[in-house]
Amino acid sequence: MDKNFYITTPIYYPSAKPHMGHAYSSIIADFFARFKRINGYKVFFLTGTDEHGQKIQRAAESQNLKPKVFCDLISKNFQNLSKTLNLTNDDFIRTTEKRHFKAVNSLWKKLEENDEIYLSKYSGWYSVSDEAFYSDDEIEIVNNIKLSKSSGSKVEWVEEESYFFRLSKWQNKLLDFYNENPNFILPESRRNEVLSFVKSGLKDLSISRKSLKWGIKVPSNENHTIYVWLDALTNYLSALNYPDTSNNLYKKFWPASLHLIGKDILRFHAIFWPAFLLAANIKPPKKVYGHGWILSGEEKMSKSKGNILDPMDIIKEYGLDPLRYYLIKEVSFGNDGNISRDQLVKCINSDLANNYGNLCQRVISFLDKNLKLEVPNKYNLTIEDNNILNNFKENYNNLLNEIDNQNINYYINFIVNQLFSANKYFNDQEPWNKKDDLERLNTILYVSLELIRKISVLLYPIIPDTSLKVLSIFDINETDLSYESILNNDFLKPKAKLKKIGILFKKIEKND
RNA sequence: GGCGGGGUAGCUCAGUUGGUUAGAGCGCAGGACUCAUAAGCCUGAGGUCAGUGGUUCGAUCCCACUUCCCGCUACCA
Repeated sequence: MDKNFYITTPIYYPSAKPHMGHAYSSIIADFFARFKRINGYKVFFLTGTDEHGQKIQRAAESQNLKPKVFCDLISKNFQNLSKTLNLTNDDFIRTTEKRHFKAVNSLWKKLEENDEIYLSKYSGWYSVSDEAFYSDDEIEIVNNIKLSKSSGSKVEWVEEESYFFRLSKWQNKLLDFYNENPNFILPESRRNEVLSFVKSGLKDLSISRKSLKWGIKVPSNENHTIYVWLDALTNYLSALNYPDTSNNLYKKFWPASLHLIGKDILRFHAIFWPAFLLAANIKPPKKVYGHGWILSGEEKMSKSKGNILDPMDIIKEYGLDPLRYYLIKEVSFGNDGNISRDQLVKCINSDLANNYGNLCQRVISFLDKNLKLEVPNKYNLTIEDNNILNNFKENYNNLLNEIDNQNINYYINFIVNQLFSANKYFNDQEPWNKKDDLERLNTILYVSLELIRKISVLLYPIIPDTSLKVLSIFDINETDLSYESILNNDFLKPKAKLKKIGILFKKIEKND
């Protein structure tokens, strides 16, 4: 079995500051990276910034900065975001780096060599004020003047020399590829969209611009700049040192296991990207998952509505792990999700403080007051003891499968159920009434500690800081962590000293 | 317009390859307990599973129609 796992976030366009959507993609990707690592995989987790294009060029000019200098500044915002989110990314790629330039150059040449590129003319109805091209059915004629239907602005016929990629030729091969790889595009609804789009017919794709200056030049023609998407998508290869396909990174990690993206950039990843790669004799990635958007209330977040929840602000106010937990638990993965302060607070209080935090607190505190602060001895296990401990064993493979299908809600729901069970177990066993039966008392506490340990291992990909803090009670650190260890019911060694930790999550009082 | 997805408890969402009392969490009400962050546990209230019609012994799940919402319908990304 393939024990290598290559996961990517989109590379972010840094012209605006990081928002909740960026944070979401990154956190989900980090979840998978961390889970795979504790499950024994060699993981390569990549994120980065997409720094070419007109918007960046203009923004730089407006500040009287050279584009590269400007990019160095704004890319920092996203590098900082990665740190703030506690991402375990192995690399951070920037499209203005030399290694990326080399990769794009080579890919272009390879496509040219394979006769997948030709020079022609791009033409269409162009609106100067909208800076956009429109197709025939997007324009209307009013008083003999051609206007854009959507914006109402004047359009004129423009022709520009451009290189084209022979996308049309790949239509059937793509359809074959989708058929042979039914999980290539997920979720299924997105796959349907892509299939119907490709079936409706693909036109050749313009992949260079004469007007664009800030970007990578076409190798054989300095007058042209490579289309930003061909440029950007190649980042997934450049981080593995493509075109050097004999180096270790490339050999181990290509094709990518999972490109995690927002649904808005599905087409580029699910159609153009595999087509470019197939045309260059490179294997396409194994899976592209288009997740939903994070909304605030019923509406998309917008400045004018004043309903923007800035991830940095939220983290400052409530902490990182609560945000990670919330986004992973409360958003139905694949669909759009809502975030609000109100829901976040409820989630922190009930799940993290009352359920998980309090479980740890009541068990450790009980040990501290009634036994020694060390792992108790374990005596005969009752049916209840065995049942609750073996829940993990029974669901071990199941959880692996669900993760491989990106069913992260299943995974976290399993954890929450175990938390309820553990609290119920402690309640039902009433250790406070067992002070005259020390063997039973010890056993109850042993089992409770094992439950806390197992649950905390499972929580590691979701709330890593907190999980590690709890595991530090048992002197388990990050490098020792393994998913497999939840199978073990005798992991903790009696007499081992336990560390005391404070309150994990403070409850948040409601203001209103 | 075409294609696709959806409307399930006050809220956020699961689920049903058609079959006895439709699920979870939060919120709400009541109870027993006390180790714990007034946390945890138990019980309960609350749903004509969008509407109408059809297929069927039986539909929330299949079909048709109606209505509402959302996505895709290529080169800003």
